[in-house]
Amino acid sequence: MAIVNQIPYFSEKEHSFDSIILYMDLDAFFAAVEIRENPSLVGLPLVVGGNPNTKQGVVSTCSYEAREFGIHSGMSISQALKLCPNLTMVRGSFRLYSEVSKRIMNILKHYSPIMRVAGNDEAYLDLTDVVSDYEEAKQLANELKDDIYASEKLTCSIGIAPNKILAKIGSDTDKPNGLVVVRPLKIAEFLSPLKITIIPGIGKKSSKIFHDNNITTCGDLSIIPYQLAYQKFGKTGLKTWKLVNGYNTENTDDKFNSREIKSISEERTFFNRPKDWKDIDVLIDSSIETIVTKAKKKNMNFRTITLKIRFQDFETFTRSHSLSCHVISKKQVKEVVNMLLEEFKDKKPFQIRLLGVKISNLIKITDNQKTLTQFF
DNA sequence: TCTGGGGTCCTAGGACCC
DNA sequence: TCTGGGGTCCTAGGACCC
Repeated sequence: MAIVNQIPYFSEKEHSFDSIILYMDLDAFFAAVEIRENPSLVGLPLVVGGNPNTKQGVVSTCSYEAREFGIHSGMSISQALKLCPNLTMVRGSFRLYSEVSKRIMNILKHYSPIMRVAGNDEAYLDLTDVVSDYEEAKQLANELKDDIYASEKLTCSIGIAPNKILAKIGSDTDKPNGLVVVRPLKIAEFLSPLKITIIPGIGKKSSKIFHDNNITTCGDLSIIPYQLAYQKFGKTGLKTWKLVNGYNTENTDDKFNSREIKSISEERTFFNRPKDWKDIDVLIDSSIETIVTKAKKKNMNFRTITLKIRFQDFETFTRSHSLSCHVISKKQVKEVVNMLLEEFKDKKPFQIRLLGVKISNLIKITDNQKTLTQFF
């Protein structure tokens, strides 16, 4: 039982709960924009994503009417059609979504200078220095909802809590168009009846492990000793245990700063099976072009290059290589990718389903360094 | 049943150094 | 013949999120 000795020291003095965080999530964002643009879609089970002609691909977002059939994002289109044969499908106009998103994020900016955009349809606001208590935060949230609806005719769900994770969980419990406040002293009580899968990071695999140990709700986890939580479910188990027992494991101070990007990648699934290695080469060249251009725009150099390859049977491999110094060169990426690809050269090109290229180990370069690298 | 794409984070093993 | 231990970096795979 050596593992018992490795249980991290658990102090009850975690971070204090003196922040007030608001989380906003636009309701069925892509689908809602499509419905707004085309009122004939109102009330229909609608999915955005996939290819309506070939019925291939996956659901990106779906309307609440579609969700009633059990459809959810990430599901294959063919499965969604089985659940709802009368499903309406649209491909989606991602440029439009991103424009709408930008306008909404600009509205949010007026409510707090400390803000983190977490995706197209979600953002966090730090209201700690903006409001004096939760009641005032709630009023502000209602104003924000009205503001967004007035200018974009879209609804959102909002959670207000002492940290980001609880604000997000709060908003998830009342959708669409909800507003949930989780006060510091009510955390354990609020979480107790909720399914363990409400916690971000607990997906299919983890929830099965919890279920196999008779834990289905947050309350079920909260009543076991924390040592057991660690032994059975590891580091994340302990972290989750702390959360469901009302401890604040999140340091709100430093986590609000926008994080540096860690990697840039592009991967593509072949729409038609590749005929020869030339087809593969063309796809790789185009991906390298995209990611290196992105890196240049962001003034980033990179050191690690990763190739991802998936075969028709869905077996997937990644191979990576780190250079001795940071570079920004398409030629070098190409050379490394070719080297990494050697291992798979005994396969037939048509067996390949997907190819991806990723650059990571990024560093920001200054203008001085930039002029320097131009000589090489 | 048929499974997109862009990301982050975690784990685990091995190499290597002191 | 039996062989430490801690730290760091690299690589591969996988869970998860939107």
